[in-house]
Amino acid sequence: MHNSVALFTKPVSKMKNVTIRALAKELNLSVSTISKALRDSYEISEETKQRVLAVANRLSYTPNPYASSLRGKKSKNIAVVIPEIADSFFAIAINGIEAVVKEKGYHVLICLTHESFENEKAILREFGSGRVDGVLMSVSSETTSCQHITDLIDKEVPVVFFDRVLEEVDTDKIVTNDFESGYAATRHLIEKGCKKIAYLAISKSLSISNNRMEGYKKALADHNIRFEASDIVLCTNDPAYNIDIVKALLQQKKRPDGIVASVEKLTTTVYQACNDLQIAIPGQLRIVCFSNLEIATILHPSLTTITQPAFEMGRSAATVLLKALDKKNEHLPKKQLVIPSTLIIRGSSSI
Amino acid sequence: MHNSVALFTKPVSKMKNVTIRALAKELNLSVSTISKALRDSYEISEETKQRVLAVANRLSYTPNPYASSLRGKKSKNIAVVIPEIADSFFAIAINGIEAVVKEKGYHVLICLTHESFENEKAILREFGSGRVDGVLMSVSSETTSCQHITDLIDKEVPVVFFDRVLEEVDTDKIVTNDFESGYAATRHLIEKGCKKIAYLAISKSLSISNNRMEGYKKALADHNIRFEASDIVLCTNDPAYNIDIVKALLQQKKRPDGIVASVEKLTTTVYQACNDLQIAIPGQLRIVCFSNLEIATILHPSLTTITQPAFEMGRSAATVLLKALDKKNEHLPKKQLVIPSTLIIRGSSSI
DNA sequence: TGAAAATTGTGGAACGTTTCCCTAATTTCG
DNA sequence: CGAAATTAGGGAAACGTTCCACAATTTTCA
Repeated sequence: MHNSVALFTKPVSKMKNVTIRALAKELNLSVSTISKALRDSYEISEETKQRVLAVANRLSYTPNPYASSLRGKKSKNIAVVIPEIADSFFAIAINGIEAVVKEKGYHVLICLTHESFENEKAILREFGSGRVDGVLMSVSSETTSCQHITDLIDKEVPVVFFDRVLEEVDTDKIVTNDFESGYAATRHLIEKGCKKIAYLAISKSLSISNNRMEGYKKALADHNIRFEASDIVLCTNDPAYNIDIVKALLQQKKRPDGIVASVEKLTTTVYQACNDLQIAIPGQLRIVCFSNLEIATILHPSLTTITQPAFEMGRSAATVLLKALDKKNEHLPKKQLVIPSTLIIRGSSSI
Repeated sequence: MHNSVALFTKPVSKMKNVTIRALAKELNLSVSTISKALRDSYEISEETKQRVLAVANRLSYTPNPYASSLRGKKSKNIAVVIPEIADSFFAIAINGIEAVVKEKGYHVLICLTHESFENEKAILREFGSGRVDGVLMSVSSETTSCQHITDLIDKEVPVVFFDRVLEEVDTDKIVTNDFESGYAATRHLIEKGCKKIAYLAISKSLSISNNRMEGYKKALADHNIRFEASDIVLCTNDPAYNIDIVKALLQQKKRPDGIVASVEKLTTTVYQACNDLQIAIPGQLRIVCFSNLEIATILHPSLTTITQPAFEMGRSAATVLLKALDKKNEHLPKKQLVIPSTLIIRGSSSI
């Protein structure tokens, strides 16, 4: 069973479960020696290491991840908990995350909350027992409390927020400059002559939505434009409903001449509404949208965007998490990292 | 340690590792009884089950997934191996997959090949040792051989293809009607009066690209239009390069009056090229693109698409995989499921 | 009434690694 | 030269769960 004759009669590909024990028998060494050799321990001679490695390769040994995890309390999995995946920002952020973690041999578990607080809680609860070593997350639009998150952190599972954070949780956060971006978008519209600017929000509680809105308000104030509560429009998860809301907004007697849309998915809504209502962009309405859509350039008119550094945010978040996993012993101070977004001016806001 | 006094002095949230053994001590029952009670075994009385459940809840016990996996050879993880994630088709397909598998308590591991064959091999190799129970995959554009996949299947890890398949592997496949869609797209352009139609491909080997192309060729033949090899343009992964290729195509003396673009990411390229070259769509060039972009409707002109049933394909693939995992004993016959795409006619091809 | 069957539970061996603690042989060095 | 240190490796106990093989009690029913 463990010599070359057996190998000959039984094709390698059909051999189930090449374990450390199998290698040990093959080499006439002890299990612990094999284990140490594979982990490059100083207790094993160079020669033995080579022999072990050779046989391991020949039998295409791959360590059983569950045995390792059970023993070592390390799963080599990290979770990415996000509201949805069909959104450029998150898709690109995942690319950034993946680039970093696969370097270190970690795997990425994707968990979708679909903007539901209940889902989010259920997902995190499951992570209490070691399925993942750490969590990267952007909270759902319904999330206002943080018990479920602090519970997880208490169980020594590090959590790093990116983009949508919960201020009150003391952990690492990677965000973009939402306030400044909201300000920049609004100021840009004002400079282009807008007198009445609407802000499309998607949540009353979300940090990003509120920070962007505060920037918007500040820009109005700084330019002596009176803020009107009715210019803040709360959109939903339902595109069909959103389009009705936006149309209603644009059909008021005194309708806005500028719009700041706080998330990518509102792009279609706004353009569609303008199309339906025959409103000219930017002639009658100027638009800036927070968006990472590559396709912004070929919209008609091309879309002025606040483009978030999605890839870098994902990469940074992953880097910070891996660092936390590394030296878990010494609890380093938590910090917030801000990576700035860029205002890219295109046709929807100017000429 | 195991009575209520201890609980009182030591807050629950700080208690590390609530194991089955801890529950056993707390309840004065054996470990195996607890295990069976939690799994709702018929060998345990209703009353005992209730008691166990109550304590498990109170101590917020969550089973250690690694112990279960090690013992039971089941990880409750499935892998989704895809070329990229910043693509509507894959993003939506993941939604479909997730909807199905989370129902059954499985988790989704996302693995990106970035269209590289080497990456794909490395990823599948790792799965040989049980990290995942099954694999859902769409092969990279470089993949032409299947050894790495059959190796995995030989190790009893079921693999289900979706969208981009390898015909020669005997396993379940979920595809869309690529040939017919290519045919329909091309026929539509012909009916609109196109005389010279170009086909933009992204791989010489990919099943989807070739099947769509065969449909294109057949449509030409059926309508007595001579096929010219120079009308097939092979695009790459590099957008900047692609735009040069497409521009070159459109600057020929005898330039095409129709384009069938075989994948979503070529949309931007084509529109951009037309924009730069001042070519009117659909006046001078009619376009059909294989795409799931929600934003197709607000392009200018709106984009005629072949829209794939991304969500359904993901859902079906996951369903088939879970079925294979269920009754792994009896090897059921492998089949191919075809879910049709839809031609949605919009402004880029008509009027 | 008494043996078989059902009910409800217990003990302990796996699963494959890792690591703490040994041992035996060899080397070092005062 | 002899004690200590170094080198190379082995034994066995975890990690937390599941499940097979029993055991003790109660019920069934011919």
